[in-house]
Amino acid sequence: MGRPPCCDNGVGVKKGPWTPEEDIVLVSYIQQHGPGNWRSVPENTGLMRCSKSCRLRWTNYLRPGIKRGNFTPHEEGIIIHLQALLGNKWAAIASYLPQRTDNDIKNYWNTHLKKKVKRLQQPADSFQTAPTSNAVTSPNYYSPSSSSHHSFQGMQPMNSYPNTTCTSAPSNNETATISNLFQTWPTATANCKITMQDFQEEQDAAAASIVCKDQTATGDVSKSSALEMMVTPVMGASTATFSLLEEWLLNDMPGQAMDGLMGLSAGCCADPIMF
DNA sequence: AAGGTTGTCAACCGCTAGGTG
DNA sequence: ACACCTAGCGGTTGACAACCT
Repeated sequence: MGRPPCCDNGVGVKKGPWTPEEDIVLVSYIQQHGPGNWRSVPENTGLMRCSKSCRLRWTNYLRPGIKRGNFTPHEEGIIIHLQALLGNKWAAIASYLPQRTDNDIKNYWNTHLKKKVKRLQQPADSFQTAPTSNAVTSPNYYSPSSSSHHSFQGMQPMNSYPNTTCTSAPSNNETATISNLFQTWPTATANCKITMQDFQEEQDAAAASIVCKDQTATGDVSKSSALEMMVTPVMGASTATFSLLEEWLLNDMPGQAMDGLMGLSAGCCADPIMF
């Protein structure tokens, strides 16, 4: 037998919007015990919520350091660019915007950016026959260089950010109360998920070998393929691989950075441990 | 002013990988 | 080795607000 069943399908489990009281109970508990072991949260707090709901509420709303409200052009640029590179890997994208949650980014993409990108691509599509499945390869792809080049300055993965702080003003008394509860909270970063690393780890050696095969077969590598190479899973390699990604994103001359990537990818095929 | 439409976003649902007993 | 659970992810839904007619 495995573990005892969780509360997820239990009777009397409350659903729907969280009340300020529930938020305070949850925050108080996590402040004392730290995030994690979500199963014990409803049991120990008396919250009539399932553990999953508690975790979600924490990660998407109550976690310290979360920035709410309008996205800056800087953040928009990062999201658009990374979405084109990574696809709908919201957690991976969120790792580059430590103050934003994956849910927030996903919502913002679906409600704002998707249309925005579509609009920007539309005029070109009318006379372009190139496939649009990989927007990066399209010369008409929304480019940070044309709208907000330096919006990418300073972009780096979350785990290299300094401690995050809550920059948004409390929207109401509840938020202020919860913020006060966290005045002694050590660091926000320590409690964030290192999802980019997770994403890297997801890409196993098989994926890398497929990409390398593609490369040798076609002699050409798209940016998305290059990204797959970059995310070859070698623990401790994330710094090197994503420094290149960042350089690539930061530069308006992808070809130059790509040269470096090509070199690395060749190395990765020959000996993945190299990077 | 009232009703309808559209936009926003918090929360839920379903699935998967990895962990545990 | 197996069955089951947890944590995490991406997609979807539904309530509410803002806007339009």
